[in-house]
Amino acid sequence: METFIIIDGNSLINRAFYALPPLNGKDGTPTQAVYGFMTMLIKLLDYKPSFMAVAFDLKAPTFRHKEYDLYKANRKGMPDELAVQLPVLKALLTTMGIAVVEKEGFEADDIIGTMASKYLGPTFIVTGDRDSFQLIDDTTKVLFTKKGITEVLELDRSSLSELYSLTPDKVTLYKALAGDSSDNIPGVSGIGDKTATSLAAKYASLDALYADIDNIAGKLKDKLSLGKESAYLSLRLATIDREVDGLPLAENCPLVFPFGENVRTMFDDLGFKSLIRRSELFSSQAASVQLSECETVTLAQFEAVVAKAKDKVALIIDGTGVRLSLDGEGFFLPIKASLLDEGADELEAMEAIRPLAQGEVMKAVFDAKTLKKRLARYDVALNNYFDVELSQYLINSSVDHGSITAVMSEYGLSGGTANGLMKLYEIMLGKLSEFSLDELYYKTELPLVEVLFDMERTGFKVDRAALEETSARYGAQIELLTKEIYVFAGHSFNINSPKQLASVLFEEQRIPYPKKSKNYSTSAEILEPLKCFPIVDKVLSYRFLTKLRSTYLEGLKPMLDSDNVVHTEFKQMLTLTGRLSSIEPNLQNIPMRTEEGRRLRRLFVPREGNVLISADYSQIELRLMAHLSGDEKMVNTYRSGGDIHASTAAEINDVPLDMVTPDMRRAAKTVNFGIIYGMSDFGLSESLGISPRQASRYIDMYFKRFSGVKRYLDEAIRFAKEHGYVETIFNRRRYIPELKSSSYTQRMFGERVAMNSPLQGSAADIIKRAMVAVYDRLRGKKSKLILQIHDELIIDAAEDEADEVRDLLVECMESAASLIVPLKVEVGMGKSWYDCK
DNA sequence: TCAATCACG
DNA sequence: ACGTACGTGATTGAG
Repeated sequence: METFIIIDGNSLINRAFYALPPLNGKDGTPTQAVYGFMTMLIKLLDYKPSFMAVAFDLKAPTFRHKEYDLYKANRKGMPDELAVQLPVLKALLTTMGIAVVEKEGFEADDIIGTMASKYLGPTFIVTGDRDSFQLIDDTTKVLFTKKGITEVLELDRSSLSELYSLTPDKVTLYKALAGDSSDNIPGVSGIGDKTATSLAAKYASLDALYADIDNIAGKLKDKLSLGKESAYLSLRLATIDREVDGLPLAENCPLVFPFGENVRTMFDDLGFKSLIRRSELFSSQAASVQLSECETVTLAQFEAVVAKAKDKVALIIDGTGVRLSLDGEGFFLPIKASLLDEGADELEAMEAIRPLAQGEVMKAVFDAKTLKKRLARYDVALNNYFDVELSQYLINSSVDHGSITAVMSEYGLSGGTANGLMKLYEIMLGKLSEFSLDELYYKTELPLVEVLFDMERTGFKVDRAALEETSARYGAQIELLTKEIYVFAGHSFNINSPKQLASVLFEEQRIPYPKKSKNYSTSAEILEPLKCFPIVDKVLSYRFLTKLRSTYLEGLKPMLDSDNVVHTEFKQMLTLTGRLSSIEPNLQNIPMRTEEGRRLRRLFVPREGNVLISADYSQIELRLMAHLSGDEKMVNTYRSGGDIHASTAAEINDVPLDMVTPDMRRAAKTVNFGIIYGMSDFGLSESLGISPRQASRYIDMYFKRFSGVKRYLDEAIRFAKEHGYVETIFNRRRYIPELKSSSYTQRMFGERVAMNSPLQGSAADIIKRAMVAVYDRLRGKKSKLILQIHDELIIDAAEDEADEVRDLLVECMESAASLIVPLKVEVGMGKSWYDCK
């Protein structure tokens, strides 16, 4: 007989929603409930159903007002994140060809009751609602969802009586008496599970029970008499209607499986990667990559394969060996880890690769910079490559691109390494042009791989002796401070522990905590105003010195190579905005803002006979704001070489330019930062130390005077809300799913991101273009680009090239983009980084 | 592993 | 009524 499965849609989507952590689809809408529902549904396919339907509640609205319905829905406990997923689920089911059944005025239960009763073959009801137990009969079973979404309990007559001591026809009687708080069925007050079960066993119906009421003993009789009305109400509520008119027959709800290509597409949009990977679910085989065809080869065979490569290959080298995809075929050359292993020696393998790596054949690779480093150990270069990971980062910086498998699943593919990588390469070519990212990729990001590789390899020279000396000096000072702090405290403790420090300062020493009693913070922001307490002053000095010593002196020491050079690693595919990041060590946060800290830059020196040249963009993000917004005042200021902070001060204080005081200019500078960050009155008030009210007045005045800026920022948010992303002047995208969040805080964050990312990202695009240009111009010279700090480039320049290199550096940076305002670069040279001012 | 803190643009 | 400026990384203590 053919099996029919009918699902309680509301019950299941609820379960799924609460069982899973939040997930989001491509456009940011929450999807975890739909995902959980699908996982469940796919599990049900094990029952090999011929017919399937999903029933939903559709109650008649009590009031006409929409607000009231929403209020009701919320009170019922359906959060917005879940509510928005209901239509998504229904649309998906429809696409899958699964019947969605609903009828105004009826609950899913009634639809299920009717359809299950009418279908005479084997039937499974899937729900988390116990009411459904009354529908169990010889052909109908309930699949009761337990905790989570994966476990179901299969209930038929016998297991129902075993577990609940009930027969299906007594379920309503039981509920009439015991009630069900989760379903708002009151039952009879004072009667619980035990009593209800025994009464349900004894009586055929509620009528029979009340007919026999006089034969029931004392207290129970009173309870039953008192609760009679409630019992009958409960009975009505618990009884499922099996006579709903106008519903489809199960036979008219055939399940078509496997699913079609359009279902795969919908899964893709919803971000259901793990489901897309399950190729057995889909009828089309087109998207699965043949990867079984990977032949393990000997060194000699591998060399023969390499010799055949003409047009393009995909190349992967990892710890286990070398993988190659060529003309749809996969080859694997194992590299032996020990002398006993099978396979080639690593050196031999690299030699075998050399002609391919250095030759004209296009190599699709994954993370080219890492591969270049690996090859470089054997003095093998890599030319003519396409970095699949890098292209995926440009297409969407916020999804996982850390492995070939991760990227493959992003495109609904599963399977093999080298052949899979080749497939991805072809996909990426299309995607780059689809997103207009060809120029950014081919002219900037891809060439930058080589630039960064060279910068990392070159490194930054450190004055080791001075480092040791400074560290020792700091050590002595720290020791002294530690002792003094212990004396003030009256005992020793771990000053580095915020917890211990807070207890010493705010409890033992009774230093008044300046904020409304929350968790104690010992941040500089809090401690700074308390410097009049000597112990606090000492603690601040201690913090400052230990920070510098442990991070920039002791932390740096073990990273020096035998020539006292540090080789930072630049992460090119990490940030959401397009900036680089620098790690191990981070050379992008060497102290600058305080003179004491800045002196550490004396430790960073040029190589023998060289000089350092540093050039930084002046206010590049504000200039980009002028460019992108076209704001008349801003553009004029930059075109005429004016002082933007002073002119901002004049505007927001409504005074002539020559009446602007240094304080006014300082405040205006902060306001300008605020503009770049997507300011809030709160944020501005915090950083200016004024009231949010006053800050809000500044902001209003700013937007009044710089109305072009206001217009632009509003438009950025509008665009982001419409398209789900923002982009830079070179089309780099950042998706902003936070804009669709149900959380106000998250949405506001999304808006700030929409305002900030085009600025920060465009600045990143521009300096990257400058780096590629500079690297190009330095070819054949001794001078080397060694560091980028977001808006600054540092070159370790040969003395005899210094002036020429300085000029070309400035020229490359200033011409890296043509904006409607000039790009200005400030440059300095010196015998240490500190001296480049 | 996470939070707190603080270094940079 | 609530939580709030953008993007990063390293060190430390505590679970």
